[in-house]
Amino acid sequence: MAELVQVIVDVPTMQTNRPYTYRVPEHLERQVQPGMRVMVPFGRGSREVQGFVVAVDQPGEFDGDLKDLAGVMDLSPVLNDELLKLAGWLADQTYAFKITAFYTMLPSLLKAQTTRLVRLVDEVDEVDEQTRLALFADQDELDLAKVQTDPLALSQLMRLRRAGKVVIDYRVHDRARAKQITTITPTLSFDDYEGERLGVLKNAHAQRNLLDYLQSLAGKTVPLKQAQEESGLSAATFTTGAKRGWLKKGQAEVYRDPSGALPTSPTAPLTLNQEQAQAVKRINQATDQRTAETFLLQGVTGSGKTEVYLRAIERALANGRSALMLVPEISLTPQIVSRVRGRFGKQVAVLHSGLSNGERYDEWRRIKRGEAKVVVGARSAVFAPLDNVGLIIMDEEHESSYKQDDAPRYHARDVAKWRAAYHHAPLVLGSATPSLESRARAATGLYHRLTLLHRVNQRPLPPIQVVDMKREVQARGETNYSLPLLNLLTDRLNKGQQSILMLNRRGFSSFVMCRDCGYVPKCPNCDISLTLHMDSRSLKCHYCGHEERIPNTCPNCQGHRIRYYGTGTEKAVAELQTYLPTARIIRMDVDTTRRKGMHEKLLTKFGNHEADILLGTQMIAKGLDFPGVTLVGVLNADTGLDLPDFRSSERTFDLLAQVAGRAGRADEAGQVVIQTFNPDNYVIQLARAHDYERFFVQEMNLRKLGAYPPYYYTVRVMGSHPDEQMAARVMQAVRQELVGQLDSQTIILGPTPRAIARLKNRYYYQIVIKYRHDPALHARLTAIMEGAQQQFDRETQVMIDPDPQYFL
DNA sequence: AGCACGCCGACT
DNA sequence: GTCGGCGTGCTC
Repeated sequence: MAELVQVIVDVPTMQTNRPYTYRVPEHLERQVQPGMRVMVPFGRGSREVQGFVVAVDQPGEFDGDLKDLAGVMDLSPVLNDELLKLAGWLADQTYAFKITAFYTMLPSLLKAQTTRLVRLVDEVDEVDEQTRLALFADQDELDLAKVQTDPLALSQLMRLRRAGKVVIDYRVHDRARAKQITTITPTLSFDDYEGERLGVLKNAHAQRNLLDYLQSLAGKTVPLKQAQEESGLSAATFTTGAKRGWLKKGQAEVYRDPSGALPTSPTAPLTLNQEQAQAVKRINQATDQRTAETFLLQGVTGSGKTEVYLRAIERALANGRSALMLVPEISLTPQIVSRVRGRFGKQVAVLHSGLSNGERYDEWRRIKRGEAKVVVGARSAVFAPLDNVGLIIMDEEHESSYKQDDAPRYHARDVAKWRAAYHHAPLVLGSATPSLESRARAATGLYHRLTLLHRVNQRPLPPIQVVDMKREVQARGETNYSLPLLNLLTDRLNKGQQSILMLNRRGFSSFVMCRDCGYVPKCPNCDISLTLHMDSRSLKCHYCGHEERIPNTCPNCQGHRIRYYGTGTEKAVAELQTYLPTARIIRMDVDTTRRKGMHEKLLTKFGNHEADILLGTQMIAKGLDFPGVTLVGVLNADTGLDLPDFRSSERTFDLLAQVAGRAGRADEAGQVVIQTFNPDNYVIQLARAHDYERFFVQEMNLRKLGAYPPYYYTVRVMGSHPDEQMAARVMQAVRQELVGQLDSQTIILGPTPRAIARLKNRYYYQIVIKYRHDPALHARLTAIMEGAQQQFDRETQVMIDPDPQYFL
C-alpha cells in the first residue's frame, strides 16, 4: 500500500526541479502508481498544481510536515517505466526541467489547465458596493485571468484580498476527454415493430420510416449520426422514437478520426532490387537477433528507401513487435501516409502537426492501448508510447527539424538511439545526403552503412546545368531568370509539361530600405530588420510579432525613395509572368500557405495539372513526387552559402540534391537548372555532379580545419537579461566558471552578443564551447544552470543548447 | 509560477 | 507614522 509518493510538480523553475514528498490519503492508496498525474497542494495558501508521480513508497529526505495528495488524475499511468526513465535522461542531457521533459513526451491535452477564480467572502457589506459592481458585476466569481490585463482592477482585487474580503480558488482541470457520441439501439423485436406500425397514423411518414429502419437494424446499436444518414430521418424523429419506447439512446466513446475518409486501399509490396533486398536482409537480421545496431541507409533520391522501410516494419510486426517511423514534418505528406496505411492498415497511427489536440490525444491513446503498432510521425513522435519496439526508422535523418529549438533542446536522433538501445531494436537512419555526423560514424564503423546507388526506375539522375548569373545580369540587367532557364521553361510550356522553380530564401527575406540614406526599419523590441508583408501592407517582426505600417518617407532622412529590397516569391512570379504571359503559375511560400490546408490544396492543384509552374521557397523541395515535372530550376542557389554558419555549405548541398531529385521521377527524363553567382563554388560543382561522397570528403576537411562537428562537439550557453550590461556580465561570469575547469583541448568562444542581440526586449550573449572528450563539462554546465538563479537576479535567464543547429 | 516576507519612498 | 512599491526566498 502506497503511503508516500515522490512528485515532480508543474512549476518549471530550477529551484523546484526535484521530487516533493506527499502523503497518500487512505482512499487513494490503491490507485496511485508511478507515471500517473496527480494534483497536489503546493506552496502557501490553497494553491493546487498538477504533478507527476515518479516514485512510490520511497521515503524522501524531507523531514518537515508532509501534505496530502489532493487527487489522482489518471486510472492508469500515462508514463510507463521506460518513458519515466527516458524523461530523466532527457532532462539531464538537455539541461531542461523534469516537468518540461514530461510534458514534451505527452499530448498537450494532458497538461491540465489551472484557473484562478476570485470569490467574494460572505460579508460583502464591508466592501464598497461600487467596487464590487465594477469588478464582479452581478457574478459572485471572477476569472482572474480575465482581469490580469487590467492593472487597476488587479490592484483593487489585491487590496480586497489583503483585507480578507475575497479569496482565490485554484481549480486544476484535466482537459483530456474522450469524445462521446450519441447512439441509438432498437428496443423491440421485429414482430413488435409490426405491431407498433398499426398504431401509427397513416400520414405519419417519418414515423413509419423510422419503424422500418429500426426493424432493419435487427437489434444493432449504431451512432445516431449514421442512423440519420442511412434513414434520411431527422434527429427529432429519433427523439420521438425514444419517447415512444421504440429505441434507446446511449453514449459511446469514439476516437476522433484524423484520417478523415481517406480511402486506404491495400497496396502490395513492390519488388525489391538487389540493393534493396540486401539492405532489408541486414536490417531484418538485426531485428530478429534483437541487436540495437544503427544503420545508415544511404540512397539517392528515387532509390526506393521507403520500400526498404516498409519491409523492415513488416518483419518487426511479424516478430510481434511494434515499429516507429520518423519523418520530417514537411514530408509527412498524404502521399507517404497513404503508402504506410496502404500496407499496414488500421495498425498505423499518424502524428503530425495538422491534428487537433483532441485527435492527437486519441492517436496517442490508440498507441498506448496497443491498437496501433506502427507509428508514423514527426519529431515528437519519437516519444510515442509504444511497447516492445522492434524497429525505429528515421527518414531524412540530416533534417535540422529533428532538433527542437526550445527546451528541452533534444535531437530526435539521440532519443531514437536511446529507445533503440532500451528495446534492443535496430535504428535505421535514411538519407540521400546524410548529416556529416552520421556519415562519419558510418566511416568509423560505429554505424553500419547500407547503400542504394541505383534508382528503382533505372533512370539516371537528371542532368544539372549551372548558369552563371553574373554574366546574365551583366548582359541583360537585373533579373531572376537566365536565358537558358527561360528557354527551357518555354519549351516545357509548349510541350504541356510542368516545371518547379525554387527560390532559396534561407537567411534572407525581403525588407524595406531607403535608397538615399540606406536606412532599414528595425523592430523596436528586437533589433532586427522588419520583413515586408504585402498582403497586409505592413512590416512585421518575425520574432516578436511587432507590426507597423510601411513608411512613405524615410524616418531617418525624410527622403521619399524608400523601396523594397530582396526578392520575394511574389516579385519572382510577377517577373516570370511578364516573360511567360500564358503560363499558369502557383506561388507557394509562407504567405500563401499560412491558412490551414492551403499547402495541400496548392499541391493537389499542381498535381492535377491545373498549373504549369510551381514557384516556391524551400518547402517545395521536400518529398514531393509529381510525375509530370520534367524541369526543376533553382533561381538563386547561393543565398545561404555565405552565411556565418559552419553548416551553410552542408545545408545548401542538401537542398540542391533534394530539388534535383524532383525532376523526372517518372517516364519523362528530367532536367535541372541551377542559377548562381558562384558557379565555381565546390558546393555547386559537387551538387551538379550528384557527388555526395566527394562533398563529404571535402567538407570534412574544412570541418577539421575549423574544429567543427563532427570533429568536435559543440554546446552553446546563452544568457539573457533586459539590461545589456547585465547580460554581458552574466556570461562573463559563466566563462569564469568554466575556464581552467575543462579539458585542455576544449575551446571556449565568447561571450559575444548574439547575431540577434535583442529579442523581446531582452539582450542575448552567448558562449560556444567546442570539445572532443570532456568528462567534466556536463556536470559543470548543470551546476551553472542550477546556480544561475541564486547567483544573479531574477531577470537573468541562462539556457544551454547542446549540439546547436545554428550558431546565429 | 505565485505567494509571503521584508525593507525603503510618498501619502493620510 | 502607514500603505504599498518590488527584491528575495521558499514551496513537500
